[in-house]
Amino acid sequence: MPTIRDVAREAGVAPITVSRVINNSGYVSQDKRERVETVVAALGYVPNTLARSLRSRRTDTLALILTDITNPFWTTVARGVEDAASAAGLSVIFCNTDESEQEQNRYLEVLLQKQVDGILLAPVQSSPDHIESIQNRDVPIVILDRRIHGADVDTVFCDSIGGACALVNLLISLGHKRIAILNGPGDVSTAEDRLAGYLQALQDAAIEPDETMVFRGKYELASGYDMARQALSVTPAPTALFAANNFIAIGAMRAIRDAGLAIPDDVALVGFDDLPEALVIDPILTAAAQPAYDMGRQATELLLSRLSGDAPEAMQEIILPVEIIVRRSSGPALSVKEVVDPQS
Amino acid sequence: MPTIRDVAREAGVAPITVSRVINNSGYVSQDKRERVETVVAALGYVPNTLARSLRSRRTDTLALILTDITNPFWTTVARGVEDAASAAGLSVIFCNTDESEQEQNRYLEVLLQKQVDGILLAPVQSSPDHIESIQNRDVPIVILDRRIHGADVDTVFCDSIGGACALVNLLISLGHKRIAILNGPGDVSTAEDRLAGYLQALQDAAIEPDETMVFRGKYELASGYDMARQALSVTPAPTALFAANNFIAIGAMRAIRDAGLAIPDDVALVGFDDLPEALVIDPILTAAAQPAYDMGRQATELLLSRLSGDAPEAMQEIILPVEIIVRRSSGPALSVKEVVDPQS
DNA sequence: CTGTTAGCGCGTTCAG
DNA sequence: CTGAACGCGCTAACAG
Repeated sequence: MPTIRDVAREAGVAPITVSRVINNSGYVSQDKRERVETVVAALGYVPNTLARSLRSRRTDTLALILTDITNPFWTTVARGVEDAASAAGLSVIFCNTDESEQEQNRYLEVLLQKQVDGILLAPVQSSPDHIESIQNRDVPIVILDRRIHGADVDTVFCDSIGGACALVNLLISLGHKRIAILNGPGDVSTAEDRLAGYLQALQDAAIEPDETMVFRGKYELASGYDMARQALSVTPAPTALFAANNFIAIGAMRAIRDAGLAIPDDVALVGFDDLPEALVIDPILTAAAQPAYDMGRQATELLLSRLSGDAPEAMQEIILPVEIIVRRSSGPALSVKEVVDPQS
Repeated sequence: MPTIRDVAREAGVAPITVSRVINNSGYVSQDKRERVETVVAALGYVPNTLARSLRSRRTDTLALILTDITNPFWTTVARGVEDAASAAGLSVIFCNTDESEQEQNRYLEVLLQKQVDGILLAPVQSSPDHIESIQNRDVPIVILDRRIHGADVDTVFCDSIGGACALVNLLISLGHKRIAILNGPGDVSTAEDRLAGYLQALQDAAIEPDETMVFRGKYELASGYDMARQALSVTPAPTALFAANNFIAIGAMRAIRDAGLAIPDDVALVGFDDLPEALVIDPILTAAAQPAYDMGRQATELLLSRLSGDAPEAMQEIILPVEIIVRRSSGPALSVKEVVDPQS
């Protein structure tokens, strides 16, 4: 591997002149520039970013820590991040935590060592401990998707409260009164918010919340399946289910099918997260679609503006609106009979 | 950011002693080791990997270049890569080419500059040009999913010929004689191989191949939709379709539905790539499932063995078997009437 | 416009 | 067991 010195010697100039040519910085005469370029090509010289970064204190690399790249929601976020970073000439290191706090902290450590310029983090937990230690090290960080309680940190997330409220409102407007929520983990802000939105919609409609209609699980298919089964076996049974994420919704659909029931005829279903158009043959789920790509893009742009120093002093909190997409699973308005005497 | 020197000064030792403690190399007295560890914790010292790599000539970082992380197939491959790399203590940089050769080559350049230890590449094209220039620079590279013609390079891919042949054989055994193939781009080895498998199955059954039943497009939903529409409008119409990848299959399903036809009653359908279990509510597609996770894992392990120097001299070619999963879309055996007089 | 000097933070080499 | 000196490849700072 030739170095900048090899090029300099060969071209009869000083190393710094080669550096200037490569980086298009400072003045170099046309003559020398051409000579250098010829030698660079001849030797197949490739600059060593490591050495450059050591000096410049910039690695032109960001990190994205998320829970599971296998979830299409996160895949789409990742695309938004990569496209925005790539447009600015930065690379991205992806890390999966699988909802493990230990993994998350291990990655944070490794990334600090790697001197990444900034970190995008979808945190496993909502405690601010490790975030502050990152901030103390002067590495800009943007929190994605989930809020951290009591931390002063840039955050980009979607309006879970509003989305949940709108979905449940829709069900209520169709005549549903007995609505179960199949929620995610209690210590994750998105799950908190979706429960809050659910409760608010009930309250707005003066419907007494029922503890037996509230289920907590994981953001996973199996968990959605279990929660739906439990919900359907409560007496009186719910006439509608609200799934707090895409995997839960799919699990719920399977549980409903396996119970010999039909959507929406026997049970209505709404859910958070829309599945990518390309993955679904016949979309039926009425959903609150989060702008996943935009979330990734905007978070990255916020991070980049911190790096370039032209972001406002104060930490930003960007809340993105969700879009309610009405499809068949929420069903038509219930007939009076159904409302009065829900089938079990 | 404190450096190794700050720690050394604070602990009253030489920098090299700190280095020895951090890396657990050489001998350090218990006394000094403890003093150093205390100071490291107090200062929140984090070693700078850049400087370390500059000396050690290892970055402990791999790169994975793929066409589209939004495709669940690639997502799963990526998980396999990350899990294997992470287990060995390496990080992974992901890059999307979107099937653009220019993007691919830009990334290759950037990654060389970043001094990644090795590269996993799902190549856009099958020409060996750029692969050789990487090999000349002594960076190990493993080609994923697609073969490169005439290059001596490590390659891991799935048995597209066998998978395609098996799928089409299945259709033939059910009585289908008029089978359309909805294929990917002509210059990609997976598409070549799937066509080859298709033709072989026909030949084995002594069915004359029909040019009007062969369609070429992109590995995309829209392309699958178009090809299926065209296929269905040929007279006499095919009784079965073979989709060469997951997106094409989904596009085909929509086209069939939009044409007012039913799967498998009016048209049978089989396809390459199975969709992840968690994403599908009601799996109906008879598919050749590629071991995507394993492909990522094995390719990474091959790359790691090159890095550690204990891989065999000769370049490896690993071909992974595909699994035929029979579901409803391939349908039951055709009745004699249907075979003799296929509905259009 | 060009070059010299110095040093980014670390680990190898060799000498205590 | 410990440390001093040196250099990985590059560029900021300062001369000319």
